[in-house]
Amino acid sequence: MTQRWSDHVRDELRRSGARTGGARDEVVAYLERQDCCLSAQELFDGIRREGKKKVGIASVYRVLEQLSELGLVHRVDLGGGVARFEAALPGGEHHHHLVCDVCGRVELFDDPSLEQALVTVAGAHGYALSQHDVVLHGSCSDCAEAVAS
Amino acid sequence: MTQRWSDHVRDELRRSGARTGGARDEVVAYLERQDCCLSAQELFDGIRREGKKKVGIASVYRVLEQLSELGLVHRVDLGGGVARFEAALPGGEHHHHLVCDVCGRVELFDDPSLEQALVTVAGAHGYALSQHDVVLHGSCSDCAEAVAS
DNA sequence: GTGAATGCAAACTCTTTGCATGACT
DNA sequence: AGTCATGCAAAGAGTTTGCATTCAC
Repeated sequence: MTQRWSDHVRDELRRSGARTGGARDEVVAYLERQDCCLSAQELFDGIRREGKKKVGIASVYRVLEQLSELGLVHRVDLGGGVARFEAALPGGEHHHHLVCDVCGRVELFDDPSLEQALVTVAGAHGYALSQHDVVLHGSCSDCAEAVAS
Repeated sequence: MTQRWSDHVRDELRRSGARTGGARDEVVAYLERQDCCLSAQELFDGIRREGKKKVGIASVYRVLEQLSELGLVHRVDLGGGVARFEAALPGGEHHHHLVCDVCGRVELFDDPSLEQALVTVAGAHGYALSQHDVVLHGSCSDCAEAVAS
């Protein structure tokens, strides 16, 4: 069963008793088109540029917080003091981030043995895991070569 | 060979051409006494309370940034928009964090199979790993029971 | 004596909140 | 109609920067 994330979001919002609104629709629509996490500012700029409706940055933050509380978006922190957000798929599929500290490039990855290790660790401590963030920092192959020269 | 972290810091700073200074000594001394990461504010308050010398919060941030650049402290982000810092031991020993989102409790863990998985992933992407952050969020055993009731 | 290190306060950035207006049910 | 959602602007919180002073070398 493949349900679009935005449909899932709409359903969950309705279930939570929220009304639909222009700003929220814009945020959800924009977020759905991304492959990777965006900052609130990037989201705001993107919507200003491409969106049909003008939204305020406060609404972007409000929507993101609301979706985050409902587990519909994930807050990701790649360092640099800016929160980033990405769609949280209903099936729980997710990925983690590999950041090149030299050029700033971000790659995604996903690794079953890593997930397994995390679940085991949480269990050993008696924690019920709700979310986990894994961020690897280093230099990507291109930048590592540049440094070596 | 067991070298105290503060001695290692002193040596590295000297090697980098830095002078010694009161504020930096206070920050290093206070940081060495902690088992887990602290925010700049906590560090500042702690030094104001227990330190021998009065330091400004700007110096705390400046020292932390300098130590961070030299790889002597790690910046850790547990969410909540506050950067936290902890001593980076010379041997590379480190731990990760398990945060209870209900009561705020933070536990430390360290798991070889997790580390192994991370190294493998980084290698597969051609990255030279310099640091990695793993933060697990969930509810601890006490809070999970409370929620179940 | 020279220049780095420091403390204070002001500036900045990211995020949240107050409030009047507008939109959904 | 009633209430929630929104936009704007102002407020907050955390962090950084400017600058005169102090301190290490």
